[in-house]
Amino acid sequence: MVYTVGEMAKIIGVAPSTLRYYDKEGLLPFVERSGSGIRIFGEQDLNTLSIIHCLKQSGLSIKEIKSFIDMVQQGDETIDERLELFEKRRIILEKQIKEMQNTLKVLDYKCWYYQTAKKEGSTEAVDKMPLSKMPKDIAETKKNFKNFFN
Amino acid sequence: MVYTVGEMAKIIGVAPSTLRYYDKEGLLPFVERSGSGIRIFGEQDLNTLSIIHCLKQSGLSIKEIKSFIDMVQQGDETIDERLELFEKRRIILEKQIKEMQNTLKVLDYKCWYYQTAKKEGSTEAVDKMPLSKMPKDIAETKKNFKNFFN
DNA sequence: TATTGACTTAAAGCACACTTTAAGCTGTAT
DNA sequence: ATACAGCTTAAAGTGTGCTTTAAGTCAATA
Repeated sequence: MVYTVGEMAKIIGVAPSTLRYYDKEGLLPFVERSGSGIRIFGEQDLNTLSIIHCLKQSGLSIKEIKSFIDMVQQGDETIDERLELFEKRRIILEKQIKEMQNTLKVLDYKCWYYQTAKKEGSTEAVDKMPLSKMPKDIAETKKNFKNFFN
Repeated sequence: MVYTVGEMAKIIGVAPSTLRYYDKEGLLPFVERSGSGIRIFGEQDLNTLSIIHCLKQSGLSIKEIKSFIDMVQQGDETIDERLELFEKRRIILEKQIKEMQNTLKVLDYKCWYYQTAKKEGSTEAVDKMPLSKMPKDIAETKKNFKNFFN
């Protein structure tokens, strides 16, 4: 099964212009062309594109992804460099996940706050509520993030 | 304890120009001014700034944060709207965290891949390795993401 | 064969989140 | 009093990641 740029774009849920842009930036050296110059994506390109997605997801810029692809094409002499790249990324991503989990706790608090404000009819009522009357984990979050807008 | 823009910027780890930009965009209506027009940040502004950080972290744009701050200033009539905002964000953030955890697994795989390639001296050796010789969770990831660059 | 919709490119445009610049003011230290 | 670091503003500039435009080509259908 082969696909044109528009078909592939639809499959992976991006705009065709995005794939053309990636190609222009050197991210798709594996994409073949028909005699008349039309891009031809194969089945296995789906996997490759999902790795590109993954690298983007993990915080790499287009340029960094390009340099990774260049390294792959240079072969085994770049193994150390690639290892270093991924180890650094892993650490960064782990930190980001932890930060987002913290953020999620704050959002949980906010949701509870406004649900309660809705029931009570005002934010003031919630502001006056003693910690002892709040759910345990909500009270925990509030202790860390107090005094902000609402 | 009060701080100037430069001091506060240093404390929270951003450039002073960033705080001025936020102020210009209406994100800091709480910041006071000295008689001569110099911004004066108070101790409690630290909390407020950390919530702004949190909202950014959770994916809100500057404009969305601004509109939230406007809602807060409008008072209790916007409780429902604010609740809806946070509930939507919560769902989006949860999905993002899950996606990042998946990405982390792929990075774990990548790290293992290049550590092994380094030991073996080539990526080829790793590519030829049967799933049965890989750590269990690595093999699991490989099954989902196969055939990509390396 | 003509039309139509999707393909091609280079180049310009856009949105976002800052950052930098320029010109001027403030406040402390010597 | 003067120097100087840090504050102020409006406005212009930057980098990233696309998207849009314009002008043209390709390929399948009526």
